[in-house]
Amino acid sequence: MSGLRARQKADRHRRIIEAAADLFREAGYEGAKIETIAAQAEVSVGTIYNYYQNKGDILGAIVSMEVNEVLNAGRGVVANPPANVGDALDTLLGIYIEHSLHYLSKEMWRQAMAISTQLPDSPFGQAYTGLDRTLTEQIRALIARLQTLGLVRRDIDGPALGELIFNNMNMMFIEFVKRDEARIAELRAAIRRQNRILVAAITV
Amino acid sequence: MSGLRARQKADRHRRIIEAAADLFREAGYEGAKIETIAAQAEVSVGTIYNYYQNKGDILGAIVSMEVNEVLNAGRGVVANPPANVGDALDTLLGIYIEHSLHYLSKEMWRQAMAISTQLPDSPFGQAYTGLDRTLTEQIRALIARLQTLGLVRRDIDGPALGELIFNNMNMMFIEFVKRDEARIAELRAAIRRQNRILVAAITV
DNA sequence: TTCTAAAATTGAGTCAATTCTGTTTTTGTG
DNA sequence: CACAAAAACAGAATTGACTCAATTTTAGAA
Repeated sequence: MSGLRARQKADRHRRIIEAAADLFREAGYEGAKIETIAAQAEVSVGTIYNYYQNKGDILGAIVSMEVNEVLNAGRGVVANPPANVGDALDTLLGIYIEHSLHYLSKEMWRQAMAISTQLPDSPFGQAYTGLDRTLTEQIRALIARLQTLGLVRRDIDGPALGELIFNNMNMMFIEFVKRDEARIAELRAAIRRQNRILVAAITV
Repeated sequence: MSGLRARQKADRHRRIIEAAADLFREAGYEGAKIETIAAQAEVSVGTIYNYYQNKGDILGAIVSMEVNEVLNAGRGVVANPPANVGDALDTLLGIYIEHSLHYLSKEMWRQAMAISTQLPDSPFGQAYTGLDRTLTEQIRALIARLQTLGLVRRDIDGPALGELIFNNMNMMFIEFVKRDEARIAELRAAIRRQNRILVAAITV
């Protein structure tokens, strides 16, 4: 069962993703035609739809790789957070934000976010929701860690706080990708300013 | 200049919006074909595109009416807030949330939100961003009012706090419309729980 | 009233995502 | 080594949003 067929399958998946990633970068998501992706990946249009339910799912596969890298990078911070609540939050969220435009352009993010709300039940829609939840969990883990370290008050509702912080960052990030001229430094500064209110409230 | 031509124009606008609203409700946004909207509004396809740049803008017009009603309803709360910070916030955000599904189905919200991130520079994209900003301003106005009334500490960064509260509510609302089975009561309860952290920090 | 320029309308045509159906390739069995 | 069933592929056909050139309607001047 896992002979030629499986190998060809994996290879075609890879070729499609590579072709799509290249074209999304060059021509933008809308500008990249399925026909062109198919040609570049040396498969037919029909085959692409055999591998992915729709164009959005191809982008979804790329976004998922990016977010998983970010999650990985975040683990280090949770394990060893700066000894100051404000800095700890800023460091973790900073990793998310600084990483975000490595492989994905703002236009790709806009499309990905749009698709995830438009089709929440498509494979990518569900995956994206899952990634958001995992990011939220990572922030919650950081808070729990800071509580253990005695830097954050024990009586704080950690899960609710984590979700609040994630939701705010995510919304700020959405506005950020919506404006091409918005800068990462400004985004981080705005989020720091908002979190300052929370930090003051939760620090021991 | 404001004779027959202007009257016909207004009338056609109305007919298009009514036809679209009916069909969006019946068949969903994707299910409603421009051709069908045109037929029901008794205009041609071309005419629709003379009035709206794209399908999303039609939905946008409907969403804008809804949000403007919500903003109106919110004015009363800002002018006369409950004498308790938690209740004041809950009342204002409650109005937003309870109103939200009056005219728009969750599917319509999903589409509207998706379009506003996908095409932030389209007429509707810009309008939607403007509406979000206005809602944020209203929350900020409430906070300022509560500060004036001596219920919220003066040294709190009101604008940042208002944005934080709005962003969190908005993100929670997005997740809410993404899940058809999600209930309004649960949404409100979750937001209250999150805001409790803030309320504790800002109350005099 | 008649005429002309500007504004608006029309619907057939274009374009790109997605679907569908017939064909080819792979697999496992006798 | 055949061969039948299952899986995957190909690309033509379909679909629906959006465009555009030709036609019709309105406004306002003579």
